[in-house]
Amino acid sequence: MFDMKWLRANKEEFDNSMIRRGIGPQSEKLLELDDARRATVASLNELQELRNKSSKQIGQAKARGDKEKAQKLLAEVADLKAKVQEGEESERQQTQALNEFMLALPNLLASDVPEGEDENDNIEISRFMEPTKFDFVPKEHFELGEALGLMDFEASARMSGSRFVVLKGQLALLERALGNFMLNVQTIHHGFTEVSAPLLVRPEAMIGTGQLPKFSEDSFETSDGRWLIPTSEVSLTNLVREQTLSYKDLPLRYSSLSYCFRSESGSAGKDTRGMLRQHQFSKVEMVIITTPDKADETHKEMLGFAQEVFRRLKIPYRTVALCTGDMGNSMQRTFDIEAWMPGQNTYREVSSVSMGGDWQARRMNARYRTEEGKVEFVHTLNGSGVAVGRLMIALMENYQNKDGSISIPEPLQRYMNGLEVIGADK
RNA sequence: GGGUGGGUGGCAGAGUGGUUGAAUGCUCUGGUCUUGAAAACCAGCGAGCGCGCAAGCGUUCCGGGGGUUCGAAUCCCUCCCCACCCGCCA
Repeated sequence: MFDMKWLRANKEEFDNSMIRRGIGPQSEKLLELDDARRATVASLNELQELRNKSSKQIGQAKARGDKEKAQKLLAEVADLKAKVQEGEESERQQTQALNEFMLALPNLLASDVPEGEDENDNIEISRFMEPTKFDFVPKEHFELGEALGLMDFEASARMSGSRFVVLKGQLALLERALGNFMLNVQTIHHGFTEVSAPLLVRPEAMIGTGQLPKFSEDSFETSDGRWLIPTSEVSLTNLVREQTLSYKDLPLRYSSLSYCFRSESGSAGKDTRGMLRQHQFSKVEMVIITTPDKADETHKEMLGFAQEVFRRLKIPYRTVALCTGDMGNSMQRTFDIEAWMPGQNTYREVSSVSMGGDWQARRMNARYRTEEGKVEFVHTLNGSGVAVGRLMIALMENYQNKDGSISIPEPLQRYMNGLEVIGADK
């Protein structure tokens, strides 16, 4: 959603963002819809004013017992009613048309988002460690997992189809350990409040964070009209929907470990082997609700929170700034963290940290009262801190040994009940 | 699934057809007092939209939509949501 007043005064900036998004200028259509609506409202207001004044006089006349006067006034306003109703109906329709159009538009882009077509044009901004070197040919995670007998894609396919996995024993433990470890990093060291929130939400919540109405095919809808969250960004961000917070409450930092569900309908044939792209995966999510003036610095800070996970586990990664063509719909600026995956001999996305401005706040009607007492929309940020399944791939592949066992980095061992190597006893 | 009761301002909570945008309390903001703080006291305090340089004026909003009426927070219909009780299940 956008502030129409701001838009009127900043048409070029608005259109520039939409052009960079590749959908062309949108302000003209938006203003056209808004102008029509405003014209209706203006004339409706006049009619209502007339009606209200007459009604008041009728009331007074009746109170005085002046029946003649009352009758006269009644005759005068006889046809007003229909006109008012007509005006109300047009206003409703025009407001709805404007809303529908606006809900389908993407967020503005931050001015420093690099231009580009697709992921190949993303800009690398930093690296941590060199890609891991091996004195043997490193395997992919599913080769390792299957050889260990702890990762079973056939069993999951039998009960659920493709893009699911069954983990057993020490690998199931590894998944749990990673989630637990990361959630602790964010809550103990970075001040996030741990949250356990619903995985099933109303469509309004999905509209709030921007998954709906445009991307319904990416998520799963239940038979009673609810939606399985594709990320707990949805639950965590909607925690503040329809609320007026105080500036004293901000910033709010929420983190949760949750399952996420994605239909992956648009990615047929992509990453079909292994756990990289699943219908169900778990992820530690971070959401920060803050004031507009703090948003930019918070974005960088949050990137650091996500990177911290890889630094502690000593997994090589690089950070990229997403280009205009690769950016998600609802965000203004995004950094991805890509971990080194020796099995694929490349970096793959494991975390995504984004700044949303007030775009989601407007959709959710999430506001706060400033120190001066004014009511303004909050700003939202979110980032993965990080995706468990993908981190597990990176960990397995980077820490694999020649015999197919997998070493556990020291900080994780206590979460693994002291285990130092997975599959060592084979 | 069956039944009952509800949805009012940041919060709590009055208000059942007429100058009510809405009593009252709390919170919050400013002030008085105080060495400072607390308490007490005084004052202020909803949001959106339109017009206006501004002061301000107008209008809408008491869950959503529709209806009755000259006039609706108040009456009727409908949908959504919430709470509680019963049944069922973990």
